[in-house]
Amino acid sequence: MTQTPRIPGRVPAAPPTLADVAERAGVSRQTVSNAVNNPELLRPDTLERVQRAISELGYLPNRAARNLRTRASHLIGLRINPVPEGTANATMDRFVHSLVETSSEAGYHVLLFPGDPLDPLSGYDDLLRATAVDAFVVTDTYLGNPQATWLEKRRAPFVAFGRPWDKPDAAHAWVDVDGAAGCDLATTHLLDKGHHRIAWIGWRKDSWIGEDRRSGWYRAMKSRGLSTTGLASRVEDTVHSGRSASAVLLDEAQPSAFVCASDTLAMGVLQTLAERGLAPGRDIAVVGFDDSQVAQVVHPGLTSVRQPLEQVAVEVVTALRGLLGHPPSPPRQVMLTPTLALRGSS
Amino acid sequence: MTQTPRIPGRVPAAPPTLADVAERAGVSRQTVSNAVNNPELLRPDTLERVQRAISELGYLPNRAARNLRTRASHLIGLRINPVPEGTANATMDRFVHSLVETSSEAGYHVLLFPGDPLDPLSGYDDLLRATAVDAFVVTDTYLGNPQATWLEKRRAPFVAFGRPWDKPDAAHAWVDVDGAAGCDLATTHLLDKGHHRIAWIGWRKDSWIGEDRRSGWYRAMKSRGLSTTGLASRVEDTVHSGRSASAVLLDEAQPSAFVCASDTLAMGVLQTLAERGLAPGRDIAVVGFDDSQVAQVVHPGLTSVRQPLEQVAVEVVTALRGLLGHPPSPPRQVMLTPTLALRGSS
DNA sequence: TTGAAAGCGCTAACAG
DNA sequence: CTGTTAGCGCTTTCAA
Repeated sequence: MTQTPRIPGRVPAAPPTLADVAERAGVSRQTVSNAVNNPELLRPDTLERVQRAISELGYLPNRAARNLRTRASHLIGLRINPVPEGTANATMDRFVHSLVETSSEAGYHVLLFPGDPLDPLSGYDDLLRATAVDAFVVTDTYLGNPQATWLEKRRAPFVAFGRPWDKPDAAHAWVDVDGAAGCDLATTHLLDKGHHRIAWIGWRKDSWIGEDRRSGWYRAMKSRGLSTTGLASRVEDTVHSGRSASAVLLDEAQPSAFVCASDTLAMGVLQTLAERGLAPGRDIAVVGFDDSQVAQVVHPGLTSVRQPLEQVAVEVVTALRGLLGHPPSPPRQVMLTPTLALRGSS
Repeated sequence: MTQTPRIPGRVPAAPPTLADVAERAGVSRQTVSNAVNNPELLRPDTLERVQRAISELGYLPNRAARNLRTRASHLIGLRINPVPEGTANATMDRFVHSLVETSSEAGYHVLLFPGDPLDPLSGYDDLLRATAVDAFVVTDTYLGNPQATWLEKRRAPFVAFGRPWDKPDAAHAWVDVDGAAGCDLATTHLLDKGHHRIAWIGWRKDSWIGEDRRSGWYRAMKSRGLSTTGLASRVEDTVHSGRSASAVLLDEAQPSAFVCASDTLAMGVLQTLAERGLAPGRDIAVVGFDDSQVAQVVHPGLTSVRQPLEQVAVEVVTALRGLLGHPPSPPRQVMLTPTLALRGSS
């Protein structure tokens, strides 16, 4: 096959190859490859000549060819699941932004793939067998994580965002945010404001994350010797549930403040307050979890526990580099602490 | 190099190749390739034999090798930009979900890459020159779209989500949502409810999208012979701007309803109402734009214009398949109509 | 320090 | 209908 001639002033149909650069620089293809991957091997003047040819031609190594040869795609697979309508939660989307940003600095791109919500494993296998990605970032660990077990068995490199709830001593790499610490922070904040009867609205008992967050509220209350009896409620993660749970709690336990496992639930609390003519922050304090857009724009602002997702992304990428390095470093397990975004509701 | 033996019951370190399948099925490599890509060329019994070998081995063609050979990556590049804090807007994130879902049905994966917010072109060039993606989906067309012009010049296949505002007769493929129709819908809804003085809070005049949406409000008002004098305001897209703009309008023009260019602005209106003890939906009606999570969970629910992003994704992928087809079909230009999500605020 | 040869896994073109 | 041959663009030995 003859090479398409490069007509000056016209964008070539096919991008330049190593051979094009080599010809222009008057060296062999391997020398160009070295100039790109091991520049220190070249004599300064040769390097200079090759680099000029590279930039004149606008050469960039063909990804497919490089991938084939190096058996690496520099792609990180991330499965994204549908976001339920009617909730405030957008943690994953925020995380995706951070991950794309951070991994790009490490030379990786993020490949998104959809998964069947009913099958936590779906999607991974094909990508793995086709060697389409170098590693995965696993996020949906809310119900144990079969993915981790499965990927480990397949010897596929991966980092989980979310600790292995079902087996705390699992050896794989993970990064998580300490939800208990976050709720402790939120509760302590309210205690310091003078509240004594602080109610908890969380998720159902089968949610590890929910129980973890709840434990933060519980321990903060206990550390001040306060009773929690009758002050806790476990419901579905919907605005409606938050609304009715808070109504019941208000009637039966007279709390002066609420800590919620999510902003979605907290929005339900705000609804109850609105219905009863109570002012959030003045009459009753409310704290949510996730620092969603909703928390940021609702009146008068919803105080909320904020996960340091940018930091999570950094740790995830660091762990990934470790796993993918030569030699691979041992799996990192990192726990980060959230902060509290203070707003009008407290 | 010797092939790693496949020990039964143990996951092989390297995925099986075409050669492995061929050996097992007792055919040549090419026949296996045909079985995968042109099954109709094989005799039924051979096909059966090959397919059994494929599934026994769990074979899937190596992506890099296939990409190299076919000069296609089956990857679609999508640049994602940072989401400003403190706004309600998450249209792009919702779109990403739909795009991933839809393009996967068409055999494509979505590759995310970050861009320098100050340079609308950054990120595209490298991916293109490295032939890392087959096509782009361009989204941030809010200020004209230099990307489109640039990509066209490079002969890079792409579909824009967002019409070419700066040159309406541009020939490239695009899909957009009719913002004017959306605001017309919203305004007409309010008119039908008996409102006559309907105010507009939109973006500054240099936003094409903003002016388009505004025109929908304007034409709906005019179609009923109503005056719009003093009823419109153009501000920044922040909650605070929406709050102050609505306060001024309320004082000076006594509207009974607001149509806003975004949910962010609408949240500002809700704040003003809350401050003045006015009930949204009962005293003053409010309609936002984008049907954000905020609109869904805020009390008493914010009526909002909803972009059919799932449909946008379908059209985008259809356009993409057209561009990438053999032969390529002419660029599609599709305009979709939004709907109105009715809630308590109206 | 530079160049020649080999081959990653696949598919397009052709021969049998 | 099946097999043989060649080569996509790159990097990795190894020799000069």
